[in-house]
Amino acid sequence: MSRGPALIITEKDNAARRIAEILSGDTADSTRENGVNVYKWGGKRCIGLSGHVVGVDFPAEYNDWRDVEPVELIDAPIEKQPTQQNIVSAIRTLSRHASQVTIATDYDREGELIGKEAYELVREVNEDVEIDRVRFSSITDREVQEAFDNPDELDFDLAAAGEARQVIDLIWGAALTRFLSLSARQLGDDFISVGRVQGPTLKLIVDREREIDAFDPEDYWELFADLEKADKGGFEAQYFYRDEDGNEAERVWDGDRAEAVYEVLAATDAATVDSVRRRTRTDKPPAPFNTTQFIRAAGSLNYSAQRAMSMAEDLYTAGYITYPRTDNTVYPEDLDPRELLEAYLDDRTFGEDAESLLEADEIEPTAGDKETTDHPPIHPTGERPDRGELSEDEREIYELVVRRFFATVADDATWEHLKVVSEIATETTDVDDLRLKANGKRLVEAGYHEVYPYFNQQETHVPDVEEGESLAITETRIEDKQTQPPRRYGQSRLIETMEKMGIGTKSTRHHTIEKLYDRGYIESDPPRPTMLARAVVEAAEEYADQIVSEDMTAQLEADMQAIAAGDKGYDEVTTESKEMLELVFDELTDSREAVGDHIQKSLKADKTLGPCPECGDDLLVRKSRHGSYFVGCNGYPDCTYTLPLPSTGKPLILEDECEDHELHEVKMLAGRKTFTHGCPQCKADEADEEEDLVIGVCPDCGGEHDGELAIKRLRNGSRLVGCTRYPDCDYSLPLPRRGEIEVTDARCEEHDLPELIVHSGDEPWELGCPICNYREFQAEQNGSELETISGIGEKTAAKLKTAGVDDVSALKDADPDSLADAVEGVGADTVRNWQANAD
DNA sequence: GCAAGGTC
Repeated sequence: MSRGPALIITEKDNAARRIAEILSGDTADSTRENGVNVYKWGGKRCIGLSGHVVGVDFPAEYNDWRDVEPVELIDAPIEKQPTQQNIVSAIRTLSRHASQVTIATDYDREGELIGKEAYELVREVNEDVEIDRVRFSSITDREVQEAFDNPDELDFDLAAAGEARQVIDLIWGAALTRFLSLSARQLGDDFISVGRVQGPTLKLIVDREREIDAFDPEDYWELFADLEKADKGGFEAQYFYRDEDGNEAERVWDGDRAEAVYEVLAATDAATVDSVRRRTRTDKPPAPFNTTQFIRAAGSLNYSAQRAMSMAEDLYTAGYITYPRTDNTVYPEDLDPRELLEAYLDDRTFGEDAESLLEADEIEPTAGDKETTDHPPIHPTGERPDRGELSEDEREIYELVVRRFFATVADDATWEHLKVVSEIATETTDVDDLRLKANGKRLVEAGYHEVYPYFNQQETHVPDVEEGESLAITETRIEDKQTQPPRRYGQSRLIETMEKMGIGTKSTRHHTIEKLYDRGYIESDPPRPTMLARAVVEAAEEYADQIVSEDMTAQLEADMQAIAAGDKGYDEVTTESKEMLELVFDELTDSREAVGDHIQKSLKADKTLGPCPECGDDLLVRKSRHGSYFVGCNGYPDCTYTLPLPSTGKPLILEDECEDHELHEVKMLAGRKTFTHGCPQCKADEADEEEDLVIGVCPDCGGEHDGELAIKRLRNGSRLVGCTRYPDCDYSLPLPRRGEIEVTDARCEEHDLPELIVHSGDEPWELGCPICNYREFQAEQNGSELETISGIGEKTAAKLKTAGVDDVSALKDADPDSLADAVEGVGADTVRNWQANAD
């Protein structure tokens, strides 16, 4: 029996630190083992994992996609390998002589599996040590103490349920991904992926696009009148009628009928109030934030799901809000709302609101439908950031979380609704019934809106009128309208729908959407599917419907519950799943070529701009050997027609077409510096026509060869100051891409060049002498913030700047793949490394 | 170089 210290293992460092604080009464010391934080006090050590520290994969001999038939993966062995070597080593070192090991990972299924992974690591080096398991749903004194006072055992059935999921996801995902990629000859970076979660998510987007394509708009009309009662103000009322089902309807589908009603309406100058109905409605404050609702609220402040989560994670790590990945919408019992409100009493922003909320006799927080055991709903911790510590965006997100908590403990709001129906006498006309309605609403008690201003509080004014009163008609309108196609899913609607369908998890849904962007399946925001996405969904629907259906997750979920309950075994479930995949491959293998052709055609369609002016074949977006993009002809090498594209960003083909050249317009995606380039032929023509504007003597060759400096427009749309003797002299200075350049009479004495002014946006700005400007630019680059990151030097920082990444936060926000595409000689993994180093 | 799930 070992006499070493007892070891506690948590799911993440943050949890390890806080549990050590609680159990040690704040006396724990922080030390490092193998580069991993270990908290130490008395005879105890506490260490945090980083989620899964081992992962499942096929053995190395299955690595070559071309050497292994995808179908072979179904029965291939699967290995568990450490993925976080430093943490795995630290666990081994600490547990070798531990007298006791306690698994304290999150209280959910994946936490149980992560706990089992730790258990196995411990067992490898220590066969005898007692290993127990504690469970708590929030890291508070009471819960943690209670859990450690009553330790339990690891639930191996629950962990096995998680293992079944891992294996099924790996086999289906890898086998089908390889099959599609091989069939379309898309290997390397451009592989074609499918999986249990990305499949149905993509189908959701494609299905919506199909509805939009198939949508056939219908004409209808709506009729309005402005009514007025002397000294009570005017208001708008709308014509309505009873439809066949007896419901109120406003849309008139028959044009003749609309015209007939309108004629009567327009010829009338008074209406009589037929009924007045008043109703008060209670407007309950919202439930506490889970991840999905948080993303939705941040979305209405114009943050992408990814960005919102990344900021929430930072706020969590800094200690200002609770863990941002949660499904829970019920506050734990030991959250004392009064105490938490008091923490904001002396806050400049929140003090007044906290004070007024504390005035209530009783504070009863709202609760949502879902109560889980792993983490509390997202709420502020009471710990407050210093002024100026957060960026503007972070501040806005932090305020959202604080205010949401405030809202959940605030009073109901009350609205007063007023519905006025007026009638128009129609006895002498063909129209038998002509009534107008107006709905007014007024916020009587602001309630929670007082502290949570994010919901619409728009009031509609309808004056107090009485039945039988006569109202003047001051104006009438008939509006011809068309039914609209369904709207595309925005990112937060997509995440909500995924949650409803039961696919993905609180921690992965936003990543799944990012993945669809990375794989070239969707573009723009709200996301639109590419032709590739349609082809992949079509192929899957025909041969492997499971992988694009939400049913696969539903079935897996049921199986996992059966495993956890001990009703089914891990082997039974995985074997059944493998047999189903075998059946899929029976069908698929014969159709390899057809599937491949279809996908290849759609890949080409995604790159096609329009007809080549020289040979009529398709012009395509292509990538040069150096990684830059250009437009080339599909007929190459027979046809060598090309057009340049800007050097910044990754091209996206828009739906809009240039009328002169029948070419689609091009947008360049480059993070914040994204811009629309337009028709590449027009841009090239413009540059050819624009004459160089000479502004001075070339400092490189001016003395010798009479070289002159001129403002030039290149065929790819960019502008520069360059020598007129190019290519014999390649002296050049950069100019901004946007705006018109004005050459002033003022001259730089040092370089004898005119000062330039750039007109873009509202305010023109002085660029000054182009040489001085460039020198300043270089000086700035030398001290570039980016160069503080290990792995980034002066040259790389300059390259990153041209790709629109000009500071550390822009680098952190950048999508590694698109940035790698935009910057020559840089891979996505390098970008990820920089991002990791930036933290 | 495949998935999805943790976490950073």
